[in-house]
Amino acid sequence: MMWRFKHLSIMIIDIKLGETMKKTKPNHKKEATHERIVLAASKAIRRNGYDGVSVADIMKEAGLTHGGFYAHFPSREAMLVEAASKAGTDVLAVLADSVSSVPPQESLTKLLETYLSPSHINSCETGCVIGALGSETSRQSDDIRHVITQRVKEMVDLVARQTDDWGKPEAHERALSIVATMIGTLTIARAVDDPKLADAIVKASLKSLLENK
Amino acid sequence: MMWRFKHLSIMIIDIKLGETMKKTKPNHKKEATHERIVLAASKAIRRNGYDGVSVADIMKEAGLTHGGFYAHFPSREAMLVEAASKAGTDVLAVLADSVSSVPPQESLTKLLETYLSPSHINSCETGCVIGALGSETSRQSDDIRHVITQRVKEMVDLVARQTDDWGKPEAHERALSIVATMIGTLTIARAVDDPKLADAIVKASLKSLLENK
DNA sequence: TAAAAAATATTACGATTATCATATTTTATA
DNA sequence: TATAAAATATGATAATCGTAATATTTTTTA
Repeated sequence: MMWRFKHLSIMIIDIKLGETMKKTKPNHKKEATHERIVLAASKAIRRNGYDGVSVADIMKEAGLTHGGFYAHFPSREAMLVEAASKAGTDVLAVLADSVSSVPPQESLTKLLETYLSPSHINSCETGCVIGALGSETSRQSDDIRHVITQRVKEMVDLVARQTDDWGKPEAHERALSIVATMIGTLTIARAVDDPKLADAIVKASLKSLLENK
Repeated sequence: MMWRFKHLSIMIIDIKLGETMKKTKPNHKKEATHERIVLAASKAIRRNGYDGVSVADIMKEAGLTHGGFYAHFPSREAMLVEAASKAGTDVLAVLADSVSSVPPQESLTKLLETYLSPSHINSCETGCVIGALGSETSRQSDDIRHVITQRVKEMVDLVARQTDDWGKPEAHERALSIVATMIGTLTIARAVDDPKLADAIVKASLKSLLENK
């Protein structure tokens, strides 16, 4: 019994080493395809919601047919987790990039104006994943909620770093409420059918956020 | 032109009176059933999303079988509009009621604490419809977006009425950003899987909202 | 209580979807 | 270039869902 377990264990190690080594040379195409699918999915879920896209839709958007999907992911659900995670990462990169182009004392203003710009409000599929999927996330799997939670924390940190008293506990607390206002404003501005109301909410939130330091 | 408008006005009154009178005698049961279905749907969509409930689910929740549905609504979509509208109305009534029980100078605090209470955060299906369905609403039909827009406006008015300078334009502007923060905070608090983070966001938003008058 | 009308239930259809087995094509190795 | 292996495509299955036609039950009227 013992011996058979040991033997099995050695076999598994062999297989794993074999796979790891192979990755350096070939497998190149499969990885690229995998990422293409995740990218397509990260846009699709922000445009249509977690429930609003079929496996076939996403594969078509990635230029593939639906059947090959399960060579890349164990399930639709596993792909959604990767897509949500990537969507969050990409948006944080855009925001971090925008603040890096201005002097430190203007960086919070720049960040808020970028986030609440008409361009961001109107481009759901490449925008903030929490703004696009916020209310749906509470009903998703533990895995999805977990990756979204990570991105929320990263976003709060990014905002805190742009405040005057960065490092103090107040900065973090302040950043939490700023992020809440940013996401709420984006969500409402997209939801309502009255452009004047949408505009008024954006302007009011921007003013309030910039007034209170 | 004038006359035709007056005439039209009278006709509408007539029709309304006729309907109102009929209500007292027959049609009683059907209307009650209709409302029971709408109530079930208003809870179901807040719990599972616009796309997360089938006609059969809702009918079962209302104690009926799915086939009779089309005797009450021309389509699933038409029912969603009624459900979203009712959900918004009901929540506004709860909030208006909560502020009516305290003296005017405490009413904004009371409203915010009610909205951001653990009890509201944990009871999605009876809570704020925009908090529950905010990000999904931008992808819904014009009719749904329109009723949600009405409710947003009503909520902004309700908040504005609790501020010190109610009546001045600043009050309305201030109310817009308060509502954005309220909804963003609720959305994030429900989405994340880390109770400490959820709690920290709620506390930070409450503090910020109450500090700035 | 019998007939008419209204409300609800049963059953079915066509469309969509996640998943998977198998076939074909493309790429890598010898 | 021929063969092995990897990547992708084709086609099928079972489940779910909105809708609707028809049947049954309940309520109202005479």
